[in-house]
Amino acid sequence: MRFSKMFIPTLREAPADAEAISHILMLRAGYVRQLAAGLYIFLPLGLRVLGKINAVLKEEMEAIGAQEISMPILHPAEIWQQTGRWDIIGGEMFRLKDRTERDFCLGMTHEEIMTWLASREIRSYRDLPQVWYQIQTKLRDEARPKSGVLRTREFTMKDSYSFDATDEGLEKNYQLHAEAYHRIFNRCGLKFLQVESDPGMMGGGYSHEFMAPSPAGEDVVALCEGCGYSANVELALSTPVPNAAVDWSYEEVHTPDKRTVKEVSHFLKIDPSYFIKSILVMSETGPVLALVRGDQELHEKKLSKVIGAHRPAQKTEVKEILGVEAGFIGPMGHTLRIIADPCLKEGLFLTGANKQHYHIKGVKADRDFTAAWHDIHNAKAGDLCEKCRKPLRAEKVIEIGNIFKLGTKYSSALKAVFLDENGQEKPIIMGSYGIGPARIAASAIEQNNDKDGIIWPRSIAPFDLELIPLNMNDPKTVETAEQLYKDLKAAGYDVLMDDREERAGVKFKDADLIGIPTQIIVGEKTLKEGLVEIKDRKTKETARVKVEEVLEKING
RNA sequence: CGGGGCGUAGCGCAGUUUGGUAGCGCGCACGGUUCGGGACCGUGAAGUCGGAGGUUCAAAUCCUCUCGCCCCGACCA
Repeated sequence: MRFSKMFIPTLREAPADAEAISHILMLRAGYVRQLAAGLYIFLPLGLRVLGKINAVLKEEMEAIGAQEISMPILHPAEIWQQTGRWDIIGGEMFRLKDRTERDFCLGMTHEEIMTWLASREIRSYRDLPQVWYQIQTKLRDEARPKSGVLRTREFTMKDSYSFDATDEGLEKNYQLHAEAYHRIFNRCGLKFLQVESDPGMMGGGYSHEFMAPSPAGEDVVALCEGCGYSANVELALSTPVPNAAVDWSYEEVHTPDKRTVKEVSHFLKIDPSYFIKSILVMSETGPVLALVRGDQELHEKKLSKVIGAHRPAQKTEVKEILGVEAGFIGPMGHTLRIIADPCLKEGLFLTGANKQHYHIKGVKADRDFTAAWHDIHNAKAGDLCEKCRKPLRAEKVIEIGNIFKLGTKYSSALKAVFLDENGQEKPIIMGSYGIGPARIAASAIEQNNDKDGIIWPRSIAPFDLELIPLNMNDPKTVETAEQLYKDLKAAGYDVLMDDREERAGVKFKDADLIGIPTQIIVGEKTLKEGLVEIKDRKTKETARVKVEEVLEKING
């Protein structure tokens, strides 16, 4: 491809409303343009990158026996109503009516439609297993689109679905996908982690996420260097570092107007890790008191798993229910439901006295209060691994893929059943598996860039080589570049030749910004010695080679 | 949905406090000189100041409403 013929609108300055590095660089290097919040146009370079990624996805999916199909993105409401998600999912689903007022939605994922197809076509265990996939547009009315192409309202996803007769079959397809995902992300040049995750709305019981470490990430994972345990902090188990034992007797302490852990801690000169933080929340079945250690934070999602949907109590509710102002609450002497974090089980603590302006020192679990014990604190760096007791590390990550064991949630709802060897009717056992190509591209940029621009991993770069004739007015330069262009293309390389009538500096700057991994520089002076330069975008190392040896050098 | 910020030429911004002829840099067009890390000189085109309403002799500037975009949080197949 000739640069002069390709639409590559590079920008000298970054648009003001871009923050994430990948977002800034994709805009500056002419890969994407924004249409509206969460809606992006992929320009020629950007589309080439997606094409490369999709090619890897297809190869690896075919390699595990998945078959490509294509599903509509406009879905009749009935199917979503049958699985219940029409009502469960809120504003995130785009809904519309056709001219006869029939309800439709735009597909945010395709479990329903895939299962519908299976329900119509699969009859016997002999038809199983099946693995179907597509690379298809999804639409979600995101509450907050952000970070360029990392969180958008319209995006493509490689989604595959496995259909099995047995749990063993599902396990096999799940593992095959996990392995394929490892190959895919490795081939795309990403650093990534596989972590345990929360299945959330997908239902089913078991899932993993694939995460690319990056400061632009929205998720946080907890990692153990010791045993390799890794999980999304939404469900990561951890033990806060135990504090040294103290020898307190049960006594009331006067703490005038000291309400927060910080205030009381400062006032009494006692570390927050000796505090019990009591948080009143309102669940659907009534008020619940949640207890975490003073230096820990309550994790709403973990608590939800125990008590269901809930919200923090208002100040007036605290007063009404506990008879004391927030800030002086303690777990002693209440009859309401108490959920406590296990790190409070051992040792003596300080907590509110249920009396204005007083706290109590020397509170002991099971003696002074009773509670149901559940891990409800937010796992954080420095906590100890639940499995091996080594300190955990926390890392910000971009979710680039996920795999779910769905079980029979969708097949049961949509009556996707088969007859087994004994003529018994059974629901198909399903799994679903997603990867976001645009997130792979953005993650690759997040992980591979420098002050000059993008440094693409070879496998997903828009071109293999950028050929840069510096002076288009020098006939020898042009002649040499044209010959190299022909030869390299004939050898199977994707080559971008910067044939523009631009100064050398402009071409260098644009080449670095665009980030094609290898540059071949044809300069007037070096050419007089029969040489051109081959420059590595990442290391900036330059090798001078004879013109006739370029192909050999590139191949090597 | 809550909190914060920002909408002025294609991009980056100044001008708004204190109302009085709409500016700068980059980019773009043309001419010339340059030509290995975003050249220089000259000339020029380009803006409903996000939109609507109001106050005023006069509004980018003050008031009201509204739309959009970004960030933090909530939410998130």
